[in-house]
Amino acid sequence: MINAPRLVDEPSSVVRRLSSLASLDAAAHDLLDAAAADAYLLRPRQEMLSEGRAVDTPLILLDGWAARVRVLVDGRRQIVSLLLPGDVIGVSELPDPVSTSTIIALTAVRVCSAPPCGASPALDLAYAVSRAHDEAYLLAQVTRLGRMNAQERIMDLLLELYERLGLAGLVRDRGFDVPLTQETMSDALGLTPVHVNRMLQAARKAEELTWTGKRITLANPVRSASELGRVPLRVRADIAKTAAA
Amino acid sequence: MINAPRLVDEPSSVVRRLSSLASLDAAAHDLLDAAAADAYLLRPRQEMLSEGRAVDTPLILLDGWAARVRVLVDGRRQIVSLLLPGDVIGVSELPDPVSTSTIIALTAVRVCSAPPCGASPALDLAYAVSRAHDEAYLLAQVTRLGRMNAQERIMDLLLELYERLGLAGLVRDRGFDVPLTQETMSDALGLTPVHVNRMLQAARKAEELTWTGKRITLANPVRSASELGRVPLRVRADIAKTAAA
DNA sequence: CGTGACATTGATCTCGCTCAAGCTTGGTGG
DNA sequence: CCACCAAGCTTGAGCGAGATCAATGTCACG
Repeated sequence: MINAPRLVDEPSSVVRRLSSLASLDAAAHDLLDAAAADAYLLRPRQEMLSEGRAVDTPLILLDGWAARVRVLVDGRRQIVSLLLPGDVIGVSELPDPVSTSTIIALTAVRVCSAPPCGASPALDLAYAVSRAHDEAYLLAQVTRLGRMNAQERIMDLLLELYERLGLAGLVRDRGFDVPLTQETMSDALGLTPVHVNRMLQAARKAEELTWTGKRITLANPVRSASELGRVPLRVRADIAKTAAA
Repeated sequence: MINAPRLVDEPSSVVRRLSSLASLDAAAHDLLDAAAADAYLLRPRQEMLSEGRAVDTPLILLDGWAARVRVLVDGRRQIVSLLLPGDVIGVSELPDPVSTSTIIALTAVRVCSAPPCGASPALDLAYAVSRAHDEAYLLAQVTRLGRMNAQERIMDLLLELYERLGLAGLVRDRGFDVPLTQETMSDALGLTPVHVNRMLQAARKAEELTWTGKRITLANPVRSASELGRVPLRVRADIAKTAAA
C-alpha cells in the first residue's frame, strides 16, 4: 500500500507511539530513522525470541502484531501479552539478559533493532515509559484473567487495544484493525475459542461492537470503559502540573 | 559495623536474596546495612503504596509479607503479586514514577528505603536482576490464572514461594512459613476461598503437602515441579560459563 | 472446485461458584 | 478462669459459566 514511508507527512507507528510517551528530539528521530532503515520481515508464526535463549538485541516492532507466549507441558498455550506496531521488545537494563518468554509473530511482521540505550536521553526516557506501560498492561492482564468473566475479559482487552493502538495512531473512528483469529484471542483471554465466539456474538447482538473482516469498531468505548472501571493509564507524575504548582 | 544484627552468623533475608541474585561487594553490604538501620514498621492491612500516587522512595521489604493488589469497581480483588522478605519494591529507572498498583501489608512488615541506584554497581546489578525476576513471576502468574486449573494453580504458586523463599534463606526441610489466610490465597489465585479450601484438602489427602499453623511443607517439591513443567528461573546468561568458553 | 483455515452451532458435562450453615481457635474482658 | 466473640476454616447442596466434543458452514486461495 504505502511504499516509501514519508516520515514527515505520515509518521510511523513507532514514532507516533514513542512521541506520545516522551517528547522526542531531532537526535532521537534520526536514531529511529536510521534503525528503521535496517528493517527486515518475519513470517507469521515465526519465533522472534525464544524462552531461555539470550537476547542478542532489543527490537522495535515497526509493523504487524506479535505475542509473548507461554506453553505448558501438555500444550496449553497462554498469550501473556500482545505486541503491537510501535512496541519495543526486550529492552533491558540487565546485562546478558535471557528471554523469559517466547515471542512469535502473529502476522507478517516488520522489525528492526532498537537504537541502544544511552544514545539519546529522550529515547531512553521513551524506553523507560514504554517499559512502565508494558508492566501496567501485564498487571491488567493478571486481573483480567483472575477476576473478570468472559464478557468482561473480551471488552477489557479490546479497550486496551483501542487505547494502545490509539497511541500509535492506528485508531480511526472508534475502529481499528485486529489481525487476530478467535483462537488467538482465546489464548490471550484464557478461554476456549468456542466460548470466545459465543461471547463475541452476544456483544454484537448487544451492539457493543462490530467485527467485520479484520476491523473492530467499538460502539461506545467511553461507556464500556467506565462500566469496567477502566481509568486512563498513568505511569509518571505530570511534571508540567507539579512544576506549575 | 557488625554489632546488633550479626550479618556474618545470620545474614538477613535481603542480604541473602540480593547476594544470590548478584554477588555483593563490601560497599553494597554497607549501603544495605545503613539503609536497614532506618527501618520502620507497618501494621497488617496498611497501604504501603497507592495506585496512581507518586512513588516517593523505593523500598526494601526486610520482614513480613505484602501484596500488589488491584480492586475492581464492584469490589472483586486480585492479588497481582506477592512480596516476600528481601524483595525490592518500586525501584524504577523512570523519573517521577507513579505506582500502577496498590501495595498493602499482609502481615506486620518491616521496611526501609532502598539505597538509591548509582551508589553501588553491584547493588544496581542486583536491582536489575531482582526486577527481571519480578517480571518473570508476573508472566508465571498470568499463565497460572489463564491456563491452569485450581489444583495446579495452588501447587504452582506454592512452588514459586518455595523457590523465592529459598533464595532468601527462609526454607528449611522443604517447609516454610506462609502467613496467608486461605482467603488471601484465593485472591492471588483467582478462585473463591471455599474452593481453595477444598483443593487444599485434596492436596493434603494426596499427601502432596502439609499445612499446620502457618507452616507449609511440600512432600516432594521436585516431583511436583516436574509434573507442572516448572523449570528453574533464569534471567541472565551465565557469565561464568560464557566467559570460560 | 478442492482444500484448508476459520467461524458458527448444538448437546452435554464439569469445575468452580454461591449461599448458607457449623466448627475451631485464639484473644479479650469481666 | 471462664464466657464470649471474631476470624478463619470446614462442610453441604445446588447451580451455572465455561469447557468439551462433534458437526456444519463459509470463504479465500491455488
